[in-house]
Amino acid sequence: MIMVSTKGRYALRIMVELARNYGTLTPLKEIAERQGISKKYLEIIVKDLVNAGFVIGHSGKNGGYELSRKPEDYNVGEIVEKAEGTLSSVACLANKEFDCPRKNECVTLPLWSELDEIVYNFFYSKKLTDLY
Amino acid sequence: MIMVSTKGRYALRIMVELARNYGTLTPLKEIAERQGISKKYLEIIVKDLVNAGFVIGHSGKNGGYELSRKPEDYNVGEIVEKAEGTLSSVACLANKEFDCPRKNECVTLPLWSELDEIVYNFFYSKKLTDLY
DNA sequence: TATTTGCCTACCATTTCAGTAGGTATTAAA
DNA sequence: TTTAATACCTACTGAAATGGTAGGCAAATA
Repeated sequence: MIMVSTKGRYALRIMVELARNYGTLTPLKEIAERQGISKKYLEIIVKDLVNAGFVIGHSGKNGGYELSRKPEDYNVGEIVEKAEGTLSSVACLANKEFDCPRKNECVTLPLWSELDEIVYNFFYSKKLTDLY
Repeated sequence: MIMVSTKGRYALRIMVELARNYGTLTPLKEIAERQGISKKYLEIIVKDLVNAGFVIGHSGKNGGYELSRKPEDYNVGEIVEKAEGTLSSVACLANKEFDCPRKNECVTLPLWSELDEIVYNFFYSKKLTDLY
């Protein structure tokens, strides 16, 4: 029952790299080499981080990425949630607009709700700077 | 980041049905109708439960499935773990024999270990009979 | 102007997910 | 002894997610 894919995991590792280099621009090539991940694949992941407003990219020579906030102002939960799409652990709860017709009789739904809350609180109780 | 698929979810619902009918045999057809799930698909899932020794199947007319233990002796964790294959939430920790070469430098590994423990404890702290 | 960087579109192989289909074996009831 | 209901078995399948590659364009600086 894997829930955190490479997207969420690599996103966090990118963010930690940028946090450590806070104040300077870090090219993706550098992160890719240090983390042993293909640069092409990291491009896909960092795109989400740019769209979310977490990081800012600067093209051109001596360009690279930087955090848009101070490192201590990031929450692990928001990063994982953006990268993964949702923090929910079952399909029934993942998209809020889905209204399961069996929700009133389902004996397991309370279990999933409780799990979701625990997982959510776990991620949102951690700051990016707690990781390093 | 869905982690519990239909296998784990339906497995629990099957087990609750059998727990409620404890002392009698319940044919899969009945469970399928009551739960609104295809019988053919349930066959696949109940097979795992049979292999795990959780339930016993009886062929023939008036046959069906029954729990192999008393309802209160089942743990939610063991059921979900069998049905899903693992309770681990990241690939790095899912199969114990996999030894990640970056484990010593990985800044996120402690996070996944901690999450795994929380999820594990959550599931194993619940009994089947807590669900109904 | 050349080089380095981000950014964009498209493609792809593999695995997992969520089933379906069709049959055989077993057992109890009629 | 037949018939009906049940479990059990193998195989197949379409769709989506996963985990990437490939190739090029745009921007910015040395």
